[in-house]
Amino acid sequence: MSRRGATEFAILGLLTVEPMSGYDLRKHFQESLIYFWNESYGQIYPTLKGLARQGLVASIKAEQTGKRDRQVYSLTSKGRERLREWLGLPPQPQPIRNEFLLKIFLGREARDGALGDHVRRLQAEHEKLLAMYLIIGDSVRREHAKSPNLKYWMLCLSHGIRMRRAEIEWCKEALRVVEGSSPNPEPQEGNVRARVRRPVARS
Amino acid sequence: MSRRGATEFAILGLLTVEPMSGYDLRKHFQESLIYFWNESYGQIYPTLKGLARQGLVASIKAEQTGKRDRQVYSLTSKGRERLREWLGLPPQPQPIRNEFLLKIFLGREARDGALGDHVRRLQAEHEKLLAMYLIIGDSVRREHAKSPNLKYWMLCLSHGIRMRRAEIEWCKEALRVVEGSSPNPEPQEGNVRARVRRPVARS
DNA sequence: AAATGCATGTAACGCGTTACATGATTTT
DNA sequence: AAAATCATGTAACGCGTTACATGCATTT
Repeated sequence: MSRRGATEFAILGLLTVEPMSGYDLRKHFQESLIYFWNESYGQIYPTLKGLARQGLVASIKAEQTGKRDRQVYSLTSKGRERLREWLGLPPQPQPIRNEFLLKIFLGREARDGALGDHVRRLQAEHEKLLAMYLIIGDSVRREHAKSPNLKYWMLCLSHGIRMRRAEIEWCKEALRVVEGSSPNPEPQEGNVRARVRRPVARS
Repeated sequence: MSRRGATEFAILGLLTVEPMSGYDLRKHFQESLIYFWNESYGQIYPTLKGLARQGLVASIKAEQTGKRDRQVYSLTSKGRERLREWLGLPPQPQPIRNEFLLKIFLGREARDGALGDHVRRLQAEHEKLLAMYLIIGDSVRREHAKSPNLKYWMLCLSHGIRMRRAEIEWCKEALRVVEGSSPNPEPQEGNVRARVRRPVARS
């Protein structure tokens, strides 16, 4: 068993929703899971073959009138069982690498204004995502109102929303700090300290 | 230029603080940057050689009485210039992969109680980290009170603190949802909706 | 005497992305 | 006629971790 074979479980997992082709899987990753997961074709197609060889998924050659044939895969009961086992294991913490924070950490070496630009760009990005999540939330709630998946999917969205909001608040703080009156001065007037020790939000 | 050669810049960056050996670099990553960056020996040593070959760092064979010789590397002005250029480029968004959220997303397939265990474990983890960051914050503020790096380093910590707090709040929400009275029921009584649409915190 | 820490490195492996190859069908 | 979309796949490459190899010095 490979130490981080999460790819195969991501695929098995998506196939619990409905039988799909590799192409469909890719779309689902890009359109729905992109906030916390993604897979490329280079991963998906070989992995599907491997899963089929192990009997965890079954492939059906779906012949379509006119169009090229699709290879549609569906989860087998063995596959579902395998997935269930994996879901019971404590999630592995993902390796953390944040290029943005690395640049902040080294901010002292940056040219004047560079950090501010980065922060503003990041904040705009997070605000765009936040707006998107809220809209997606509404449509998911409507379209899957009766789905037993709903509460879990909404939890994922809620996570995204909370993270975006926290990031936006941090961006505001960061802007105050990197564009503060002082170009590279003594520590701010209690600013940083207060920020760090008090509860984060209150809108 | 490689598309994500952030490793070399992480190393150049740490060498702005002071000249270091590969061994020292590793320790710094593990002890200070671990929240947002890490490198293994397998990356550090070869990269250092590469950087030296390009004239971006200079190696000094520090002969020590008794102990084995250390290869200490220091940043050259060319290296500092290269770093500065990189700091000016917009940070690349890191590929997002969150095994935890993947399991939540597929929660419907999980055995009863599994998700709750995961969430509680995660919350405890985040609470431990939060406490740690607060302590580290105090000591950094004291020990580097006059360093021009202080404000940038505190910003990184502040980011960590905000993320930990947001994660903890989300964990509380998640526990309510996954351990709600209903085993796999109709959507909760407005619970999820309210959560998602209101401001996140109020402690 | 054994274990731990300092210190430097290499080799093998796995995961994942990117780019490439192919080709049909549908839309503009 | 060209461009976009559907659809499946492979090959090359890069990044990063893990495990291994070595050896001295210090602590237990």
